[in-house]
Amino acid sequence: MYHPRELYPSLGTSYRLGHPQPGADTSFPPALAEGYRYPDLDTPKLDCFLSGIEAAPHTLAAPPPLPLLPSALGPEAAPPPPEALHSLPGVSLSLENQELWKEFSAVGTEMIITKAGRRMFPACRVSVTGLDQEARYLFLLDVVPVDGARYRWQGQRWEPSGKAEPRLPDRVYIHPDSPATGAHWMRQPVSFHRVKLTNSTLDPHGHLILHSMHKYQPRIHLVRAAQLCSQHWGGVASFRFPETTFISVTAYQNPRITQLKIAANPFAKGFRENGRNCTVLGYKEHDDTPGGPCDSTLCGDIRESNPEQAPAPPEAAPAPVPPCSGPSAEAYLLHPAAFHGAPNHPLARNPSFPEASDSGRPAPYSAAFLELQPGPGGSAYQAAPSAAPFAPHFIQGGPFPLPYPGPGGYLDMGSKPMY
DNA sequence: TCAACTTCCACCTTTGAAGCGC
DNA sequence: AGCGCTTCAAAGGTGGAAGTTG
Repeated sequence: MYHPRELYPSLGTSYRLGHPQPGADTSFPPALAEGYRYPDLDTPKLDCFLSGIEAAPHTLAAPPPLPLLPSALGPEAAPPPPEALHSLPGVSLSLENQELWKEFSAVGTEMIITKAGRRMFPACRVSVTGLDQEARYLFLLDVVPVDGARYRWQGQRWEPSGKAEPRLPDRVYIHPDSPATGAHWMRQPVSFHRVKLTNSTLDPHGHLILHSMHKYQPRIHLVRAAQLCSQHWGGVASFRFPETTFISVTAYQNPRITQLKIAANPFAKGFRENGRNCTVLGYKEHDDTPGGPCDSTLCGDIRESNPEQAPAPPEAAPAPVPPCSGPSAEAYLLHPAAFHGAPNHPLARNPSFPEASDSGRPAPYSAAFLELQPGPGGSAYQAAPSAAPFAPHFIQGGPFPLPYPGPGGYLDMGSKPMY
């Protein structure tokens, strides 16, 4: 897992990525904001694993000041425009299922977190424009605390009820299509529906770890790079959308949220009126249904049953949908050993399988971390000395932070939990 | 005592394999 | 043999209920 902060070395420490400026959120006492200041937040984590990386071809512009985050969940929060940290000129991101998010946000979005990991609903689904058709990009998602408070449901609303728990290890979800060309990403919306949230601090699956009863916000990062370990990073863009703020819970507190989830999530159909235990209907099922095992942006996100909500197809005829099987970043992350010739592993790296290049066909099958080399004994995976930004940190503390990172591909940033 | 958490459950969707007919 | 369709089982996602924990 990588904290996106570490993706932007040239920004130094001047940019407090993902966290409000002091005083930005007035919904909780200053004392809470103070308590939220994590000691490692201003430490340039990149230094520990970015040595040797070449400067990005684009000079990263000084980031603009971050807009203020909404002060609280609920209808009173006037959402500022999506903020973006930009060093990718012309690139813009829009939240595809914004209306659904707004419905939840108006009530106060809650996300269930479990030990085994629970998907987000609604999921983040975005469409991107302005990418270089031929260049390759990585799509990343992480979830960051919005403020320094712990929250409590008071029957009618969420209210701060103390300081936030110490920050947990930062993890980032890598979209399994990464890296892929700009044409691939722009062909249709990019969905992060397979992201899972957990409250297990020892989670072995690589899910994003959150504290219960805390307020979080997803962020989406776009990185121009040929590979996850590319030494040439051509810029980054970071986005977040105010309406995607949510409070993590182990059980729904607000019954209106329960109703919305049941109404909008097809997996909860069993709880609807005609199901075993549903009390409310009236919500139209949204086209935010989770997809199947295929994580590609090219399948699983847009339901044919509701084509009206699918974005208009680009003028150019879309390329044939690539198969979702076969080698992929996800496959690598699930079975890294297979890509490194570890013995007795069912998956062997296919020599006919091309590595990602910086041009040509989108490569949902490109294997990430190809620079990682089997370590002593063949069980550990270490980075080649020249390899790239991720690798050295990635292996910190063991063969892999996650022996078999979970579906979709997560990276463990290994930020110090404060215990 | 109680809020928060965990576990289990029934119900649902999705997917892919198997079977069948043309 | 190849193709398309249907059926079915398995996997996995869902919120609710009840039990557990601190």
